[in-house]
Formats: sequence, structure tokens, C-alpha cells
Amino acid sequence: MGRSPCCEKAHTNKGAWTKEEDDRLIAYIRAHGEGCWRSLPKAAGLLRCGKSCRLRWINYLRPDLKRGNFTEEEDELIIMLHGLLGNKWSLIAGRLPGRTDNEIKNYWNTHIRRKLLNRGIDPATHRPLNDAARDVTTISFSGAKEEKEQRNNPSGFVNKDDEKKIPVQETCPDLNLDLRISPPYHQSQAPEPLKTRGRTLCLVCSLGVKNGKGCACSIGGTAGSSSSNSNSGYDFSGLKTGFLDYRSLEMK
DNA sequence: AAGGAAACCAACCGCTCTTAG
DNA sequence: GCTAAGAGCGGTTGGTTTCCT
Repeated sequence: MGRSPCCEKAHTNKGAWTKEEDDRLIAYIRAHGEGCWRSLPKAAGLLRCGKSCRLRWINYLRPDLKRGNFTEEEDELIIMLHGLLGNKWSLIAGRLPGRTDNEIKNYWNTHIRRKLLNRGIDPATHRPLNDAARDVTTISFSGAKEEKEQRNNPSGFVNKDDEKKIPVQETCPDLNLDLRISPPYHQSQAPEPLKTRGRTLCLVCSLGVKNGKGCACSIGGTAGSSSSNSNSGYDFSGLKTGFLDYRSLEMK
């Protein structure tokens, strides 16, 4: 069967974008809006693949992008969300205004991974490195873990990055994120699904993800709307309620 | 000052998911 | 319901910059 390529590769530029290409893309999107990436390059007079245009716009040219270093708060939020969602960079990016999935992914791979490793935490599982073989998978951001780390490293100074001598700080000290992946689900022992004013709330909505693409809850249509998080803070998939129905972690 | 190593990050590739016909 | 096109996502690559010896 096969499928036609997304663009005429023989007639497209590759590699770094030039200022002129950027300008053309920006001007075109300002005039016509995003969308229809396949036909955009031709319409905009660009010798680029549509995918390439989309990526350039999303990751670099969008006016709402926040450039510059990640803050400590963003670091901790990324770590927390990665613990919940895994490598769902786009979902994580959805919780960090002005940041792109690509940016977060790069940042994770270059900074946070190392940071966690130096803290003695496996970046993939968010569990202590020496605690690899347990039956119950626990993702923990609780004080207990910090305590353990503290014991291993009483100084609170952790890694090479820590040559800057920044003490490790718990951003959300009262946030208990102990998550357990338990044996197969049985109706009788299932916890109540997350509910908002009596309505079931899926993880996507509870995270306030804007496009609500993975939303499967009864109020999906309002995912990401201001109403979903207007009452001062979302319940990160039940974090405030103290549990996580891990079945809802299946995003797609 | 020079060369190599490490870090960083933009961009590409290939796959999956969604949607329209 | 099936198929193909379009869009989006995550993993990976490769060029550039910075750091170290």
C-alpha cells in the first residue's frame, strides 16, 4: 500500500532555518492562521516540508513562547508531571505555559535526568536507584523520600550542577504524591473516580490540558477552559484527594 | 592557544492517531 | 467499516557552543 511522502523531498530545504524563511512563515501564519501544514509551504513560498514548518512555528516562532532558563518551580513541576505521565512531553508542556514539548524533552534529557540521577533517583521510574526490585511500583514525591535522600546526603547539596551550591528545596512540601500501581482492577475495590461537583473527571481534564485531546470524561468539552481550573488550582489527578486512579493514566 | 570532550538544542524521522471521504 | 491523508508525538541525530586539560 504505502503512503505518499508528506512532501516532495527533492525540492525541500533541510537543516537550520534562515531569517528569511522564518519571516515568510510568520507572515503567512499571521495572515492565514495555523493549520493545513501540508499546503502551507507552497502557499507561503517556502521550500520546506509541512512538518518542518509546523515544528519551526510551534517550537520557535510562536509569539507566546517563553524563552530562557527554566525556573526551579518549573523543574519541580516537570519532575512531578513526568512521574505521573511519563514521556508524554506534549501533556507536560500543556501544564507549562510558554514551553514546548521539544524544549521540555531536551531539558529533561540534558538537565533533569542528571539531576535526578545525582539525587539517587531513577529518572525513568522516579524510584530510588537502589530500590529497583519491588513488587509495588511507587512514585513518590513525599517527604519520606526526601528524608531518605537527606540521610544519604545530609548536606542537601547534590550534584555537579550543585557546584552552584543550591540547597535542594521541596517546592510543594505538603504534597504527598505516593502512587501505587496495584493488581488488576476489581470493581469492588475500585476507588471512586475523580469527581467535580458530581461529574467524573479524567486525568486530562484534571490536569487542565487545554486541547483536551485525550479527554474521556463527561465534561470533556470544557477541558482546559477557564472554568476547569478557576477554583484555585486543579487537583492533579486526585493529588489533593489523596489517590490516583492509575487506569485513567491511559491517555490514548 | 589548541584540541578534545561534554553539553546543548534545533531539526529530522518514523510511527501512531484522527478524520474525512 | 475501510482507506488514505493530515496532524501530532516521541525518539534520535547532528551541528554548534562551551568547558576542560
